[in-house]
Amino acid sequence: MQLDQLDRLIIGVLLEDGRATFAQIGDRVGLSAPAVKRRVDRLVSSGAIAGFTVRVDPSVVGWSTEGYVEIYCRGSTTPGEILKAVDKHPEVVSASTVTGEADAILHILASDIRHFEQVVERIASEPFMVRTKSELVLSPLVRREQGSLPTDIGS
Amino acid sequence: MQLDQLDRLIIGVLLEDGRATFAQIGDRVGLSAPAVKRRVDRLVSSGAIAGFTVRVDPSVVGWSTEGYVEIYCRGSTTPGEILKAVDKHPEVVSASTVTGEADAILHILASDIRHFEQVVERIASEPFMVRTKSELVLSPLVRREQGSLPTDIGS
DNA sequence: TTTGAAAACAGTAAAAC
DNA sequence: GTTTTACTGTTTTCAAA
Repeated sequence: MQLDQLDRLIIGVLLEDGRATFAQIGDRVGLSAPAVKRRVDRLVSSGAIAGFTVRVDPSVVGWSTEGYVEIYCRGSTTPGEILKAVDKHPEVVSASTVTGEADAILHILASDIRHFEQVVERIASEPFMVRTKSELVLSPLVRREQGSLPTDIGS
Repeated sequence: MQLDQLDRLIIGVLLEDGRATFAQIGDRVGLSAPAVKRRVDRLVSSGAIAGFTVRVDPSVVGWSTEGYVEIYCRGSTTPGEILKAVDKHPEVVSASTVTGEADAILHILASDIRHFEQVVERIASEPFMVRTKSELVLSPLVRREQGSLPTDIGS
């Protein structure tokens, strides 16, 4: 889907406050509430907006252990196989294939170190896995997970 | 702040749908709308809920280049110094000090490779920096950034 | 303390243009 | 795209568990 400037402005406002009313958004982007609603509905149904959530500090809610795991796979492994293997674990909050030595990097949230180890072991036991390299998070410094838009439209 | 089971259930619903009405949340957790509102207000003012946002695919909105950057610092570098250096870049969506060889790992969103390189170079030019190691994302496989709660309460 | 019910208020959604 | 209007959700008050 193609976004115009107004769509980008609306998304910018919603990134800051996902519960902003259509009238509040309209005030900031120069549109009436119904016009904003129609655009938001269109952005949601087209998939440009995947959904709405709440921002919660993982540790507050019980995810007190966090880490990044680089995975190294057999040469023949496809991204689809990696996806299938990691997607079944809710503890894997993100996974991407990457350039460099590793084939993919996973971001994992667990309730404690034992839990973290269990998840990594279950992933490491996949047939295509060669080895894993874990880096446990000591202290989270920045956690924005997308706070703004390129060129800072929308702030 | 201490969360009870109802707070956790409410957060679980809001993680799935950050724009759920108080009545909808109430139906799922067994509370009236005003009771839910009071709890959500308390969770927000206590900071347990940091805010509400929209889930957007970064590439849809113009962040088409993504990568992880491991940074290696002088032995005397504090987490505070790293935070100060990376927090000024809106492209850094997360940063954490980690175990292992690297001192910290950054997650960066940029509009293109040139932009990505500029951000890494600006960070690499900090006085305490020894070296950086970048891994560019090829394909994002999983992007949940926190979809559930430990023990899967709230689903 | 925290909850539920009711009422006043504000926002949403579907018409109209 | 805006305006209007009926409807739904929010927010406050107050009484009760």
